Amino acid sequence: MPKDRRSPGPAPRAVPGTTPGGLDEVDRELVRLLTVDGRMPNNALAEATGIAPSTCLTRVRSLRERGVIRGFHADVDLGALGQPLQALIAIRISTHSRDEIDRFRAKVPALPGVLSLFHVSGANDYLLHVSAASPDALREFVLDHLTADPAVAHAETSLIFEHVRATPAAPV
Amino acid sequence: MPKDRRSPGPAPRAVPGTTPGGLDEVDRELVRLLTVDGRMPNNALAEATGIAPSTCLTRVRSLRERGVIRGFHADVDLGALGQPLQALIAIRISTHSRDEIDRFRAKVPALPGVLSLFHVSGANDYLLHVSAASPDALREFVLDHLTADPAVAHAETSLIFEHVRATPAAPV
DNA sequence: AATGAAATTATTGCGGT
DNA sequence: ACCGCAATAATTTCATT
Repeated sequence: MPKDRRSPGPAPRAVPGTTPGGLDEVDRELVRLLTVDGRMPNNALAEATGIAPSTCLTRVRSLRERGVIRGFHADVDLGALGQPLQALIAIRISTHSRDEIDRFRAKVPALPGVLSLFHVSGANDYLLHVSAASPDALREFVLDHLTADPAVAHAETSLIFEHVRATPAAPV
Repeated sequence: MPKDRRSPGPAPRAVPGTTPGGLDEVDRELVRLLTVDGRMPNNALAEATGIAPSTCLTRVRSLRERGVIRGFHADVDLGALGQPLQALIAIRISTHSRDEIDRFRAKVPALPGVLSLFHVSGANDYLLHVSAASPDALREFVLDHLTADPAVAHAETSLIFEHVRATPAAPV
C-alpha cells in the first residue's frame, strides 16, 4: 500500500528500525525471506540478515511464538494430485441468524476439496475457494453441500482460469 | 470431492498404490505432511512414511523437480506486519482485447499489498485479494491502481471479515 | 528405486560479553 | 540481546542390493 501522509490513524513510528507490531528491520527481513522460501536454513537466514545463527534461531522462534509466523506449508500443484479444477463460489445465506451463520462457517472448511472460506461484506456472505477432480465432481459438491444446505440461499460458481500468487507469497 | 462412478473422463487407475499423476501412496502422504508442516524434518518425514531418510530425500526432491510441490512458504499474520485489513475486489475489464487483459494480468501481482489474483469465469473477469494498512490505504489502492486503469471498467470491493484456511489446504 | 553408513552441514543450548 | 563455541542432530552423497 502506498504511504499516506495525510490519512488519520496511528502516528508514524519515530523509533528507527522499529516498524509495526514491534518488529524491527531484521525481523521483517526474516519474515520476508521465510515467506519466499519457508525451508531456507537457519544458517542462510542468519547470513542473509547479518546476524549470528544462534541469534537468528532465537529471532525466528520468537516470531513463531508471537504468532507473527503462523506456520509453514508446502505449496502444492493440485492438478498433480488429481484436482485440476478450481472454483470460487459466492454464497448468500438465507436466514441471517447468528446460529445459521456459525453453523455454516463451522461446517464448510472440513468439506472435501475446500481450500479456503472468506466471510465477506457486501451482497454475498461467503466466498468459497474449492478444488475439484472434474466438472461433475464440482457440480456434485455444490449440490450436495451448498444447495442442499437450508442455510444457503444462493450459490454462484465461477471457474478459476488462472490463479496468480503474488511474490512474496501470502495467504492463498 | 465425492467419488463418482458414472461420470465420464479418465478411467480409474487399476494399478494398486498408484494414484493420479503417477504419485504412489508414499508420495501422497509426503505431500500431505508437508502441506500441514512445511518444515517437518526429512528424518521425521521418513519415519512417518516408513521409508529410509535417504529415500525420503530422493522422493521429496523428485516431487519438487516434477512440480508437484512448487515451494514452501511461511504463513504470516499480516496484521502483525501492519496490514490488518484484507479485501476481495471483483474487477470487470472494459475492453476485452487480449492485450488489455494480458497487460492487466502482468501488472497487478506486483502492486503493493496484492496477495493473489484470480482470473475467473462469469460476470467479473478478475478477483483480487489484497491486504491494506487502513481503510484509507485500501481506498487509495483502488483509486490509484484499479479505477485509474483504463482497462478496468468496474471494481467492487468487499472487506474480508474472516479468512479460514482449510487444513490441509490440499485435498487428501 | 531403496538402503545403510559415512561425510558434510545445520541446529541448538549455554556461558560470556 | 547478541554472539562464539561445542555438542547434538539432520542432510546429503554414495557404494551396494
